[in-house]
Order: sequence, then structure tokens, then C-alpha cells
Amino acid sequence: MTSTDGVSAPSWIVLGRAPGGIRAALLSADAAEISREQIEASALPSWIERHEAQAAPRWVWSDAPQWYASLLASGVRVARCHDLRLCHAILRESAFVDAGAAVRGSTEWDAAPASAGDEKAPTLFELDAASVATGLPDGLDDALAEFARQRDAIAGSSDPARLRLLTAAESAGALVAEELRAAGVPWDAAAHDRILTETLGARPAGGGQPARLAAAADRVRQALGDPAASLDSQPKLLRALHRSGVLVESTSRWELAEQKHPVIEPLLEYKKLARLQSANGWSWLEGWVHDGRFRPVYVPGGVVTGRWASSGGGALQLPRQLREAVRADPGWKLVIADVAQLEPRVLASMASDTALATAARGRDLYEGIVDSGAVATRQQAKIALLGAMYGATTGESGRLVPRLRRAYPRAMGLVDDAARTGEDGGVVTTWLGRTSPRPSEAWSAAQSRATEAEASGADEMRARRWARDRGRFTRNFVVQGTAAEWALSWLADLRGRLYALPPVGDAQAAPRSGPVFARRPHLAFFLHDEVIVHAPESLAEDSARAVTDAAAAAGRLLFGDFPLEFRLDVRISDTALKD
DNA sequence: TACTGGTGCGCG
DNA sequence: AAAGCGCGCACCAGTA
Repeated sequence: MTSTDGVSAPSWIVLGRAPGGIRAALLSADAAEISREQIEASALPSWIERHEAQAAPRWVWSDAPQWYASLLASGVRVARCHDLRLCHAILRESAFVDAGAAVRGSTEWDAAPASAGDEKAPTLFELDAASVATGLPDGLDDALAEFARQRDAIAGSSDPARLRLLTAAESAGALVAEELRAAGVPWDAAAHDRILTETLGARPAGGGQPARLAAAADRVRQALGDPAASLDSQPKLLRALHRSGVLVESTSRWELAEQKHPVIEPLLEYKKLARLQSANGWSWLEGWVHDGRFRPVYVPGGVVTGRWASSGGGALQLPRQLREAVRADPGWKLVIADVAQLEPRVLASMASDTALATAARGRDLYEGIVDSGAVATRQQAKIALLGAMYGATTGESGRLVPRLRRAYPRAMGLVDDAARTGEDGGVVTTWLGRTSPRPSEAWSAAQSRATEAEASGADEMRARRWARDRGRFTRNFVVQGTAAEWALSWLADLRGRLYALPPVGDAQAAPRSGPVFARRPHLAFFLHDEVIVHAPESLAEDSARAVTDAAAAAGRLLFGDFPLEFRLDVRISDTALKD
């Protein structure tokens, strides 16, 4: 691409901090340096906006939360970035990368993102990002050097194309995570309060327990014949149960539910209400919902498999009970989409298992398995397939897995191989090249000890147990991790499609979604295999189509022509309430 | 007072 | 008490 004055436009712009401002290096497509510039911090948003409009370069920066949160707050959106911290973490571990690659030695880039509670990292300009990596190098030369190491690692790897996809997808995810936070989940605090009041009873003005929660506690104490029984301390509750003749080993819901005793029903009720109160009660509402938005902190790459984690607010654990409080702004709609059986579909694609792909074609994958005759019911198909991906060995699930092995040898062979590799102490790799951690020192020591002549039976038992544990982990890693890659590709494609839709006029704007998204359909929520898009009513249908088209594009990007559809359930609604 | 580990439960 | 993977958070108890 060339600009009007004949000077080649930059394909990459690397950013770093410098005393008194920001320094930028503009690079050509082959990463040759074109020029450098010094920018005052306050002028950075407009400088970036100008370059974005001219050439949409890929912005290379240390850590998206440090750079992008404040840009979004200033009204600046970028199309592409390369997140050095996230890409370093992938390339350092990837089995595709040469063992001697310099990227493995640049340990100063190993920093984990700071959690929400940590002290604030030095910020760029009025930035209050809650997830910021601390201790990362932040100068321009540091960034240029690491960027060069990463390009070398990819170019010299056994599969540059896949690692380019993965680093691009991971970086796009970093942008999406900041955008999700900037836009927020549209949250109806009044609806939330109504759910709490209906379930727990009115909130007492002076603190204390709401009526229904207190009533449940009273009924429990009555049934225990112990007016002072402590219900929130597991050891105390367990002793009180034992005194009443309820001989359980734990106080978990599953074990209690099997007992017959007058205390069980009120106790389960109490636990349910107490959970709602402590996890998502009024204090959560006050702490996390402001101005009609829930703004959680997403942590891309926060899980070893490549899934996102979250930090603060429990964004990934919102109880279904509260989905009714997720409510579009007036004149806007929610487009809610989740992938049907993402992980089994990913497994079929990775393994090129055409039999499993046939079972998935045009329908519920579990029904397809039933139709193939491998198992009798949908529930059995689901339990068996989950068991195969998680490594179940006992119970109904363990009994059904061998039948899937016969019906789908390629898919089952892939996860069985991954498990064997893990048990043997090896590492496994996702479709695009994210590699599982190596075994810990303690794990390896336990395995060697078990092979020594003087090893005790206990040594051997422990080694075997740890080996099986690790096998289940690597078995699941390849599927969960590749599913995460599919989801990143879906998100990355979707954000582009949504941004390409025409913005609505000021009269339809939703200013609480922030300057970048107030007039545009935007992602509002993401949870592993589900997205919620917040869209102006007039663009809801277009947004739904974008969600579907992006899923198809993600499948093609990862798996080419392999004939497998990633089926979505999509609905357009005012609330995220299911059904 | 601040921490760590265990328990339990919410989500996929 | 989940069988079988991956998380975060609240709460309590024990310890430093």
C-alpha cells in the first residue's frame, strides 16, 4: 500500500514509552524501519486515529490493556494489533517453535497480567484498566527487539502459517476483551433488584438478612434442634448435621440431596439463597454495575488452554437466574448466539473424522450419534462424548466410551493419543500451535522415583495417579484449546463484520456503550462458545447474520474445506433470558 | 492483620 | 459426592 505522496505506508507501527511521551517506529510489510516519531502522550489518540484511517497498520504494543483501554475511552478504535505479551507466552511454549529460538530466552516478557486487586501499574494516560501486566519492558527498543524475536520464531517454526493465525487471533482477542469492557454488558439494575427481592426477600435497610433467607435459616435451625447452629461454616455445619443423625461426609448439595431428613429441604434452600446473596447480591450490584453497564475484566489467554479467564465480577460465572437482568437499551436489541456442541465439532474437524462430521451435519450432533446406532439415547451420546473428551473411566460415561471408540476411531484416537502423551510426560499442541505446559518438577520426580528398585507401593500408586491425572489434562487440552482458537477466530471475524455495518444516527445512540460503540452494533458479552451482541433494533437482523457468517468463516479459516458446519442457536431479544 | 488452603458452587 | 476437563469467587479456619 502506498500513500499519496509516494512514501510507502507502514504495515506495522511499534509503540513504546519514552520520557515525556510515546515513541513509534513505522515498519514496512517486511518489517524494515521506515521512520520513527515522537508523540506527546496527550496527542497519541489522534495520531493513532490518523494512521488507522490511512493504512490500518497492525499496532505492535506491549500489552493491550495498557494501550487500548485509554484509546477506546478517547473514542479511537483500531482494526488490528500484535500483543507482544500474549504472543510471547504462546511462542515461548509452542512445540512448533525451534528449541533454540531467541524468544524462549526473553524472559522479561513472561509477565502475567496483574489481577484486579493489584496495585495499579504505571499507566499511560488516565488509564484505569484493571487488568494490566506489571513489570513488562515498555520502551520502543524493547518492543522492537521482542517483535523481531517473535517474527523470527514464527518464520523459523515448523508451521509459520498456523502460528501467524494464532498470534493474530490471540491479539484480536486482546482487542475484543478491551472493547467488551469499554462497551459493557447492558444491565438492568432494577430487574436485578427485583429478582433479588423476589428470591431473597426485601433488602433490610440496616443490613442483616433479607426475610426469605432468614426464614430458611430458621427452618434449618429448627430442624436441627439447634437455635445457634452456624450454617456458613462447613466444619460447624457438618458437626451439627452429625449430631442430628445426618451422617454425610461433606455438606455439598449432591450428597445432602440423597439424605432423607427434615433438615435437607430447608438447608438446600438456604444454601441456594445464600449463594445468590453472596455471589451476585446487592453488594455485587453496587460494586459492579454502574450507569446501566456491567464492565467485567476479561483476561485473554488466562487459562492454559487458551480460553479466557476473568478477574473481578465473576463475569464468566453469571448465574442463569440473572440473565433476565441483561437487557438491551431502549431501541436496541440483544443478539444472543451460542454454538451447538462446539468441542465435539472441533474434535471431528481436527481428526478429520468424517463419520463424526456426518453425525453433526445439519442437526444436533448428539442426535446424529444416536442415528448412527452407536448409542441408544441423546443423553447417552452426550455423556459418552463428554466422557471421551474428559477421560472418564468409571460410571455410565466410562462404560459408553468404548462404543464411541468403535464408531469414531479417528476422533477417539486423537484424544486417546493426547492422553498417552501426557501420561508419558510429553506435551501436546492445539490445531494452531498452542502447547501444553511441561510437567512440573514434582510430577517428573514422582515418575522417576516410581521406577526405582526401592520404590514403595505408595510411590507407584501416586505416580500412576498423577500420570492419569495429567493424561486427562492433555486429552482435554487439545480439544478445549482448539475450541478456544475457533472462538477467537469467530470473535475476530465478527468484530470486523459488526464494525462494517452503518452506524445509526444520534437519535438512536446508546451513549453508555462508550464513544466508539454508542452508534454501532457491538459485542457485549463472550463466554467460551457464546456471544451477546448489543445492536440498534434496525441492525439486529444484520448483526445476527454477521454472527452466523463469522462462525462459518471461522470454520473455514481453521479447517478449510473439511465438511463440518458450526451450528449456532441465534435469537434476537430484549433480554438474555433463556426460553 | 495478612496470608494460604479447603470447601462449595456458579459458568462453559 | 460427582463420575470426567477448565476456571473465579466467597467464606471459613488455621497459621504467620
